[in-house]
Amino acid sequence: MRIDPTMTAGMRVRMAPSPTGDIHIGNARTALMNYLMARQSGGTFILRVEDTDRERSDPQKEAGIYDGLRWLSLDWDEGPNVGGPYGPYRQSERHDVHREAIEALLASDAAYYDYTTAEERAAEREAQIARGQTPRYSGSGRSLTSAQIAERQAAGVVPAVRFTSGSGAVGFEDGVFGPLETDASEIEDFVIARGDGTALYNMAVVADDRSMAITHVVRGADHTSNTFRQVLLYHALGWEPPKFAHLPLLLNKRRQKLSKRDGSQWLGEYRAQGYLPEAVVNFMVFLGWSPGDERELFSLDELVAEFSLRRVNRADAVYDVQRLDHFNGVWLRRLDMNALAERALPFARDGGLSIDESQRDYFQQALALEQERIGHLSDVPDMMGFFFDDDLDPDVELMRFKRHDRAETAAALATVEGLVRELPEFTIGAIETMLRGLAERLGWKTGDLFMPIRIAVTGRRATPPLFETMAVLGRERCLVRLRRARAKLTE
RNA sequence: GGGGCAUUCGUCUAGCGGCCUAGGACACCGCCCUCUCAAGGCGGAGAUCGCGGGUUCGAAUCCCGCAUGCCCUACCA
Repeated sequence: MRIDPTMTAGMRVRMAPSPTGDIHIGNARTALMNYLMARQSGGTFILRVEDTDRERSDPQKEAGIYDGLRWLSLDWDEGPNVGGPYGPYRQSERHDVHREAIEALLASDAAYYDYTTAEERAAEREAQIARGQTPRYSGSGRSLTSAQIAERQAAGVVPAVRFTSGSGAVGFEDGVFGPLETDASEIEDFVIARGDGTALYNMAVVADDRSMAITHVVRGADHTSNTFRQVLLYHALGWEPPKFAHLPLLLNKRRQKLSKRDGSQWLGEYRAQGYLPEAVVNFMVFLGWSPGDERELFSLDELVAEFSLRRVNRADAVYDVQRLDHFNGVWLRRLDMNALAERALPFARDGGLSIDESQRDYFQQALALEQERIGHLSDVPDMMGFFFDDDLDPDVELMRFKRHDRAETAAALATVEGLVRELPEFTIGAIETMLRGLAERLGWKTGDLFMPIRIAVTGRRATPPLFETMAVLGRERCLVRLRRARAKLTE
């Protein structure tokens, strides 16, 4: 039976990232789906920082995780920074919980101290390979005599603790993949505690999920094999395992697990590149899930209502940035002007546009013209620069002079300048009437007249519609720019 | 090597025995709209449903084998 979220009120789910300073897109997608399940069941979304690998962990870096989650609006109910009844929420602070489980396993003989040395294990491994066998820990540490053990203790060997995996069917019902099973004899006796007494991943996760009363473990499919080990641990401890569900992995275009070489994959980078969290959420959820009909646009709230593990795909998904770009464009166009301005302003300023409060309204009018053209918020400074550049120095060669030469063009611009100066009302409609009228009097195709004006006034060939753009720029800016362009043409 | 899982247009996916001469979306191409660029509309191309066997009146859908890919196989997580 698959997990049916609607039937399981109050589920406790968790996201358990390593504190790497930022969230990987794959983890973000896992977090999203956990969040959706918690919210739709009226349950609890827990954040537990898995920092037991001291080499790679840095408590300072937790902030990056919080930032990323907050950016996506994935608020958590319990975690290192907000506390909760099942703390602590940092794995490194849960040593006692881990230790208790390890001792229980040792006491019941389900686990044993392994006094073999790394050299011995390496030698055993090589011997197996030499014999053409598959290298695998044989459990040799289990059969050491007490004399041998005493000798090693004297020699200063610190033992790890290994779990006796035994044999027999081990399995679980996966919320996405259905029933999964293997034989415990396929699993070697794995280490659950280091020589220094600290727990390793599989042990820590089991002890933590249990003690935090996690009801549903939803994580990446790279953990399905680990789940067998964990189920073994639950059984040996006499605990009922939680429900498990594994999500298909995210692959790059070469069908490999996403890595640093594949470009942006950290949430912070998406944010910096001007992606909207709404778009990232919408994109991520479709990596593995679909509603079953042809709808494609979903907000977080809509997903809370619609998402179901039952509709999650089993095949790994190849990440395609073009699709993300598409969603970004759609969500950018859906934003109302105030919201868009709020999001775009920081990018505009970071990109060098000096926009003070008095220009806020002007910025918003200009932005309205650009809205349907923005692909990423980071494009804003470049595409809107001409609105704020009072020393705009257009490259008149962009005018190209296909049908009318430089002199003719200069003359036309002079006429435009005069008309602009005398126009009673500098409005879109008035500008259009004026310019279309001029094109007709001149006998020019509208495009042939409008493009030089566009270049003069904006410095670029691709802009929002000319009349609107001129109206927003205002009469004075247009006059100055028209004059400057004409001067450049005649110099 | 062993174990686990997967395999529908380039990509994300719909499909859960007949509605499929396989649907949608992105990307691509063309046309329309048009002052440029977009957006939008319309249309096109693109999948013998990994391959081979079965089961069945009928299979993308069920079964078996093979191939390929991915994950696990650390005193990493």
